[in-house]
Amino acid sequence: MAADERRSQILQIAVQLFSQHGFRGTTTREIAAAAQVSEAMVFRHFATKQELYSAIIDFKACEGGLANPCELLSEFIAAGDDYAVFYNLAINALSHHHEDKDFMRLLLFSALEGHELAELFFDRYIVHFYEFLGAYIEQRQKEGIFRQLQPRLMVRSFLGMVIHHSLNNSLWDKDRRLLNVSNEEAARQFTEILLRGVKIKSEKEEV
Amino acid sequence: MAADERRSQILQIAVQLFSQHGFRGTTTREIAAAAQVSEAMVFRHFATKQELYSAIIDFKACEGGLANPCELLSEFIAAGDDYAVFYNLAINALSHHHEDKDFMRLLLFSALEGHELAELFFDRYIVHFYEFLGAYIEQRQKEGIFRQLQPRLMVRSFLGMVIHHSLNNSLWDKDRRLLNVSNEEAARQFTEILLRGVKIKSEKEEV
DNA sequence: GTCTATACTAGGATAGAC
DNA sequence: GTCTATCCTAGTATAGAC
Repeated sequence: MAADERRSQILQIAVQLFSQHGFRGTTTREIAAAAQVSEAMVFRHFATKQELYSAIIDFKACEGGLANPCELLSEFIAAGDDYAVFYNLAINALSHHHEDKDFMRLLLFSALEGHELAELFFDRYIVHFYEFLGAYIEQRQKEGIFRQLQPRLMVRSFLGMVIHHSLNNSLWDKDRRLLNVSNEEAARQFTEILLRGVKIKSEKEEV
Repeated sequence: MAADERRSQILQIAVQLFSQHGFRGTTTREIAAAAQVSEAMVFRHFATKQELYSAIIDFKACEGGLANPCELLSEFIAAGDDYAVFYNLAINALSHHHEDKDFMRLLLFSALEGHELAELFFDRYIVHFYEFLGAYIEQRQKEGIFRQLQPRLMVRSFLGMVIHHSLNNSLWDKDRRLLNVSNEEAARQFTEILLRGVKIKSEKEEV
């Protein structure tokens, strides 16, 4: 197998294992076995276990994609369609998390274990997104559509509903028994609650 | 030192370390060192590392308390004061999490690592609480106060705002820089958004 | 590129003296 | 109740042959 090919194969295996067991909980032996190569091979491509872990950052957070939600939303923002903005944000996050549970686990482990992946993600995505959506909310406040609550706290409220729901879903299998709803239903309800909660005019006629 | 005393001393140290580094990430050597005893002492009180970890369940989830929020809330529920119900739930959770970050980390690690602590917590607290608050919401729906959304999804929405906020606060130091609000302010805003979002009558006059 | 063999440290656990 | 010394396996990492 070509070097590049092998490298990325090992990387992908590593993503899975690290996301299952964390950094400390994953051994280079396991990684090698899962990739069906010798440990020596692993260390040929990545000098240390730590370096392998760091390589995941580039793989997952950069190339592998993590589509920027801002782009998705700007269309609806331009149209001034608040419902579409939040609904699509929610549905997008929920389905993305659902398809790629690995990444959420990886990120959580990395935040708990204090690795740089978490820091990087925070700086590069979270901060940026709060600024982006916060600016939109401020705009809507100036236009007299949204009430005068703290914009970033609104962002947090909404992301809280969405992400906490995803998190529960992926951390506990049982969660679907406690709360069996489709992503669409959840996204709809989260959006309704938020918009009714923050809009000045109640819009019973629209809903 | 008496056996019981030493046992609980080791236990407390262990809670701290496990919450910092997880099960795999914490060594019995470290625990012994932190407790200023030999490793042999640790294994005298707890046959295996796993047993020590399990003992934490009883210590934290049972004796150590984790006050049942249902009791706190029933007073406000009886009074029919929706605002007080949700505000106090939020402020209580936020301050509790703030004081005992260890437990949240412990729980998260344990959910990620698949230990029984997480299962137990889910069965004993989460399910129970969803039933409790869900029943209250259904009651308010029958009384014509709350709109007909799925009760448990309302519980999730609110807990999502609160817990996600706590989580961000304890996972990232930087989070306070992104969103610098007091617990009171956060609790107030979360409650306002939820209640405006789910109540049938808008209550601009009350707020 | 890939393996086998191996070095060496860390980590869980125990024996036995005091 | 507590320690020191020790066992043994698991884990990271490397050397060197093919």
